[in-house]
Amino acid sequence: MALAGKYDAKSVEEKWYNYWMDNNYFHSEVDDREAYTIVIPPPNVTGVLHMGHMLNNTIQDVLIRKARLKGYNACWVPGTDHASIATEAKVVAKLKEEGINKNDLTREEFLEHAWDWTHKHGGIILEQLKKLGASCDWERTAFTMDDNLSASVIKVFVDLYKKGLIYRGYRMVNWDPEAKTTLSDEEVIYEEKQGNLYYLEYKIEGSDDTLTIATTRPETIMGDTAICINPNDERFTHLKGKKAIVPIVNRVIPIIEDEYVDVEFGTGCLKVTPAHDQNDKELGDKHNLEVIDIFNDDATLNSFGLHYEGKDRFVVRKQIVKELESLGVLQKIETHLNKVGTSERTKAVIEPKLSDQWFLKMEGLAKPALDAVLEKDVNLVPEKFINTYRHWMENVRDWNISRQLWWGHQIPAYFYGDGKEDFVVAETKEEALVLAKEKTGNNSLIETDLTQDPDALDTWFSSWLWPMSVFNGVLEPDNEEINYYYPTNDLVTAPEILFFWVARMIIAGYEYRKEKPFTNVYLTGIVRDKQRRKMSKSLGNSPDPLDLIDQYGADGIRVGMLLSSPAGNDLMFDEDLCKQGSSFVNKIFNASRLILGWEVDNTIDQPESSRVAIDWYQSKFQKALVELEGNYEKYRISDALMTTYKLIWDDFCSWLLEMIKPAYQSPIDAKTYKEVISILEENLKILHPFVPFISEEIWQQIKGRTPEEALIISTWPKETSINKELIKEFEVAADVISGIRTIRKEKNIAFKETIELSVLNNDKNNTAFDTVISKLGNITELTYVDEKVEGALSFRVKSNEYFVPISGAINVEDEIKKLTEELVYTEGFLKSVQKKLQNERFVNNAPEQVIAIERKKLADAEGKIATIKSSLEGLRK
RNA sequence: GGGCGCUUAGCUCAGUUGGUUCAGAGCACUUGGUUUACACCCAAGGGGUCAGGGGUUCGAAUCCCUUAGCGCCCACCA
Repeated sequence: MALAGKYDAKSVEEKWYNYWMDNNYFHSEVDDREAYTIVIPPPNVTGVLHMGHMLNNTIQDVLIRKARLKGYNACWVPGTDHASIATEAKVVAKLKEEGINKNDLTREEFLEHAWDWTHKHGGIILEQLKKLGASCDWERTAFTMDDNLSASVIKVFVDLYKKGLIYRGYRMVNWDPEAKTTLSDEEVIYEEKQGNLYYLEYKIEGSDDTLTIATTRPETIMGDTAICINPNDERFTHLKGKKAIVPIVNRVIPIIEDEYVDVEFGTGCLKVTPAHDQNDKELGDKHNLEVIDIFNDDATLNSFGLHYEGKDRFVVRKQIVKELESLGVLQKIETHLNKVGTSERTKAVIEPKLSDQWFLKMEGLAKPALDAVLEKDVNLVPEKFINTYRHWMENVRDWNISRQLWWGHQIPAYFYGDGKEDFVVAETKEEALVLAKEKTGNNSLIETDLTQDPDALDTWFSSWLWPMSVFNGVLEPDNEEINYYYPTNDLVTAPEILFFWVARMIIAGYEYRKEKPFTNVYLTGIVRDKQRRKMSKSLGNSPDPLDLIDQYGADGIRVGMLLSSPAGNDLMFDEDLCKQGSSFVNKIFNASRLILGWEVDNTIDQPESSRVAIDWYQSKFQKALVELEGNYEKYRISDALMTTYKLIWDDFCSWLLEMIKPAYQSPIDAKTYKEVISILEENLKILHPFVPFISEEIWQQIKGRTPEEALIISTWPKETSINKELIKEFEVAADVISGIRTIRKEKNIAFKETIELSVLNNDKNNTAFDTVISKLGNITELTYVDEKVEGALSFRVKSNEYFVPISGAINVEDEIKKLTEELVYTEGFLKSVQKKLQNERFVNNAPEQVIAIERKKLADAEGKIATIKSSLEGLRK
């Protein structure tokens, strides 16, 4: 059957995706086969597809399709993440547009809006993934706030609390004054910013002395509770035991001594504000200092800010500098580069803040997760991330898991009083009541006496359970599915969330299943534009993936993304690569169109050239297959694609098809046809993971197939023997054909014009491809001769010499010039080989093999020089 | 400040234990081609002191030292 003239990616892709869905090929059930499982890194439920997802999911789909063809029970679990802070921020913003303030809503009302939003925008991203060809088991689509997954989170929280690993702590946390919530360290981005260093004069109590401190945050003097000097700093010996007076507030504060103070920096005097700086907090704890928090939750000043009360911290900074100046205590201002932490989500400048939060003790939990990676039980690809991972795990700090948000899993802690310890932790309110009665001995407590902690859990506290919870492995640890699919095989994700997510999944895996969650972690790079800028919505440098699919087809984009994405390296995205991808698809289509358009004639025999060509290609295919396997094993997906790309484009299209192609409008013999169809089918199998749509399309065009015979569920090519000799011989033949083409080009001999070729065969080998040479060189007669052919153009391949007699005079001068150049080069080469072989130390030290090679080079070069010289003599006669 | 990594053709990158195939691939480029599958094509070409310097070795892109540039992670001296 002949194919239509133009490949229409859009309709083909839609057709086959529907077909695959209708036939349920993506769905996996527990069976006797070995499982191959991937859980998707769940995108934000209300997110839209960006280039990072495209890369990520293309790789996952390649792996899962390959596994499916390899006969595994392939299961790719899709789903979405509730993304607590990101989603809540979006909902708050949307409500604001409608004139609704979150603070005016009850928790229940707000959550209703959030769920509305989720239902409206949720899952869009999953629909987009379908366009890319993602073969996820959609029946298993999970959401981190599904009942089972939520229950898993609560169960784990209660369990960890019972184990004593979760505790409540009054700690310095990263406070986002915009979202009014705490952030984990990982959600804070530090950026270098040009700031100022203000030198302020403090009076010494009971004297006219002053001391000068340097600070970047003059507004925090309201919270100063000490001045700290280094006890070894002789400049300040006279201040020991004295007290200082804070300007404006006129509070008397002690001068303490601690070696923490850097003598070199600023003035060597440090003001201590325990409420607003981590280091100051530590100093405060050590020296028993008072803690004065001067900020409200939105980072405006509270009553400790005196006349600045209610004003924003940055406004106050400007104003207080003026006031200090007018008081004459501002000595000078220096510019100073320092790093400012900002919220990943809201971009607000983070305020260190002391507050009551829930923490998870990490040290003990991290140990098995660290060992798993170090012992390669879990493989990070590329390995360079092992160091990063180890460094983090060895210095892991307790995880602040509470967030002052509503969207998410509410912390299952119930307060029955105002005391710090007046709470119990339980999965339900009923259980909590029982516990509370036990704890207090007060049997008259009723449910309404209990107030659940309003905070929600950090998003990652649910996603760290993902590989288990999607198979319900937390609630029912011994269910059939979790036992079958877990541990999963490969995880494909971005290195940015190695700690947020990957490390924590490994931790959870060992804690709850005594087993890793996955064997391999493939870390992709960041997708950047040509100028190496990260692709982001805010920069507007990210193309819309769906537009790209429209333009180049999903197959084309997949190839484009994979062409340049070695693991762990950033991907410099360039639309030209997608163009290359769609060209490749077009090439596959046209080659298939050629084959399927041939008319078959049972009565003609297979030409020798076709026989040898097919033999050769089969070996070439096998060689590529072995290479491919190696590439996949090392997760070198780009290389795997390139191996396939070159095999199909160069070997299959440019060589094989040209070699077996019948003359125009002539039929092809049945044997060759049958063999080339079979070859095409094998090609489609290895192409399928990269270009699933076009490959299925051609596969189905070859002949009618039942649903059981679809390409997507066929079997990966079997490995057979490789005829290396044949491959080598072909390389020589290809050189000969090249030589002929060069002569044709130089002498302007059109391909249609036949020529003769005489061969002076010195080693009597390499004759297998003579018929091929004749065909591709359009040679009427290929003859072997015993001596040079006079008056013919010549070229050399290995030690053989080839002659093409041409009508008309040969330009003797040109020939001499060409031969002379070749001679000079070869003699130079010979000399270098001789030199090497004359070097005794080389001959004595190098392995025999290496020396043998050099000897062979020497002999070849000498032979070649001889033929060139005799040719030159002939020409000069 | 501490740690890790990178620097190979115009671009994006391979180069496994030093020695066949080591200076490669794809794209881009140049030149030719209305050869009837494909101009999203075919064919033939050009192009790199392997960041600089030094060393080890018979032999270095590959090992060691050093300089410069870049990137990432961690800690955050007010």
